Parts: sequence; structure tokens; C-alpha cells
Amino acid sequence: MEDQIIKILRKSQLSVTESRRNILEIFIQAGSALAHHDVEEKTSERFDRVTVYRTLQVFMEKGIIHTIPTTENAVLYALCKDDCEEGHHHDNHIHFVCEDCGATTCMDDIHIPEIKLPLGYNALQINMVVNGICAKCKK
Amino acid sequence: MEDQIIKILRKSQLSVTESRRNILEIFIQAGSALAHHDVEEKTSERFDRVTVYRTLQVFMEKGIIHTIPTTENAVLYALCKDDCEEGHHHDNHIHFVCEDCGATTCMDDIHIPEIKLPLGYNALQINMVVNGICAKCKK
DNA sequence: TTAGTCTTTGCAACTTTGTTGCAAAAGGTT
DNA sequence: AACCTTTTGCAACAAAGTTGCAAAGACTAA
Repeated sequence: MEDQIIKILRKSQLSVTESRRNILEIFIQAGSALAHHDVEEKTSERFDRVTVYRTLQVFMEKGIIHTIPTTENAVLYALCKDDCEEGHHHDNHIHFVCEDCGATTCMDDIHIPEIKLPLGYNALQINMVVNGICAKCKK
Repeated sequence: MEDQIIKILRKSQLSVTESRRNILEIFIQAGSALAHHDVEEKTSERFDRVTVYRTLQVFMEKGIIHTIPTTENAVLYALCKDDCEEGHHHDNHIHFVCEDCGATTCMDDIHIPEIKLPLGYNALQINMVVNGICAKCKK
């Protein structure tokens, strides 16, 4: 686990620091998307708010995490898959937000279907967020 | 125009006040989605920030406007079509964000395609936001 | 291992964004 | 016009996000 974290940071040409290790670990363990607020709460040591902001920013730039837009007016961050690289994020999967447990997960297997845009319009990135009830909560 | 505005407010059982007329007019004229900030800037008279917040909130509740989630960490508001009613918003169209001019528009004609979710998952609402270059900016 | 350099962190101070309670003003009704 | 109800603006907060700068930490090479 520790190896994996260092590997990811090194690959992105980032120096390995306490906060980066810690925050990256949180994402790997979480499995679902996290808000800035969640990250701050889950850090074992207390890092400065500013540090969390800057770390998330760097992770974004390096393509380690990506943002998920939500209707709830909160930005969520989630780990990118391996094929994401600096500058270009391959975000063609669906995000699912459970309205019961609140967990937001990336459904990496389900791809976003093609859509026809009006003439002249050019799509660069497509985001699809599905709100509903997840399998765990549907009982 | 003035008639149209009063009609919409009356239909939603809202009293017709300066700020509501003014803000609703801004949305009708804008044609595209607006951030809270934009609304504040465009009001001809200066209304209190709080009034703008509350007005947008009321418009949301009455189904006059709806929100659009964006990756940019900003919530946008846009006029709903006629078939949206209090409590239930028919948001099955695509939103397009132009990365050049920044305009966000509702593509009412393009419906969100069906997708197959894993077993146990239940979709209640689907949001689809396309980022790219719009017809005006593609030159 | 240590010395030196460059990067990252934490602090302080600040701006922006969003919320709440309450008195004054404006809207709707008779 | 007089009444009652709703809406507005103000003040005072709380939360979220940003910036500059000195101190601490990470990497490099000898």
C-alpha cells in the first residue's frame, strides 16, 4: 500500500511528503468520491486547510484525481484510473450518487453513450452523474 | 415581456415584487445559465445579496429555474421549460458548457440516452453536462 | 552523512460565498 | 385607505477558498 502510494507520487514527479501520502491514502481507502471537507476530517494528523487545498489542486493538475459535479452544489474528488495523465483526463465513465447513503462512486465499467450535438458544436468532455439508490441501500 | 414575467410569477403563486420581476427578466434575456454572481451583477437596481439568494431559492422551489452542476465548482441556474412544476423537475436534457465563451445552455431537444446500471442500482435523476466548443465560437 | 537548494507547509490575514434573525418596507386584499 | 401578510435590507455570522511569506522538510550530489 505504502509502495503503491509512493509509486503514484513518483510517477507524477511529485516529492513524497507527509500530507501527500496521507491524503492519497485516504482516497485509496475511501473507494468513493470525497469532498474537500471529508478529506480534512479523515486526515490522521491535522494538516492546515490550506495544505489540503493545495494538495488537492496538485493532484488535479497531475491527473491523480478528478472532480465530479453534483447537483448538491458540492465538488467531489475521486481517484483517476491509471490511464489518466497530466493535462488530459479520460472521464468517460458514469458517476453514481446514492441519495440514501450519500456515497458517490465511479462506475468505471459503464461508458457514456454517444450523443449527437447540433451542427457546429464540438464535445471535448462529457460528464454524466446519476442520482438514485445504490445496491447496498436498496433493501 | 412584462406580461410574461407576471404570468410566470402568478402561476407559481408568488407575489410580484421588484426583485422577482428583475431577476426573472435577467434569466429570460440571458438565454443561457447564470451563476449567482452573474445575477447579482446584472440586476439593474442593486438588490441585497441576501435577496438574490432567497429569490433564486424560491424560484428553485417553485420550479421556475433549475440548477446545473459543473466541474468548475460553480452552480449555475437556468430557466425551466413550461412542463416543470413545483417539486418535480423534468431535467432530462443535456447541458452544454462552451469552454471558449463560457456560456452554458440547455439543449432542450437532445434527450439523455438510456443507460444500463448494475443490478440493484436504481436511477432517479440523470444529469449530463457536455463541455466543448459551441457553434458561435467554432470559427 | 552532510551541506545546499528547491519545494512544501503552516500561519495570518483576507476575500468570497452562503446563512439567520429581525425590524422596516412593500405587496395583496377588502 | 386600512389592514394583514410577505418580502426586503441590514447586521452579524459561519463557512469556503485564496495569497504572501518565513520556517520546515524533501531531494541532490559530493
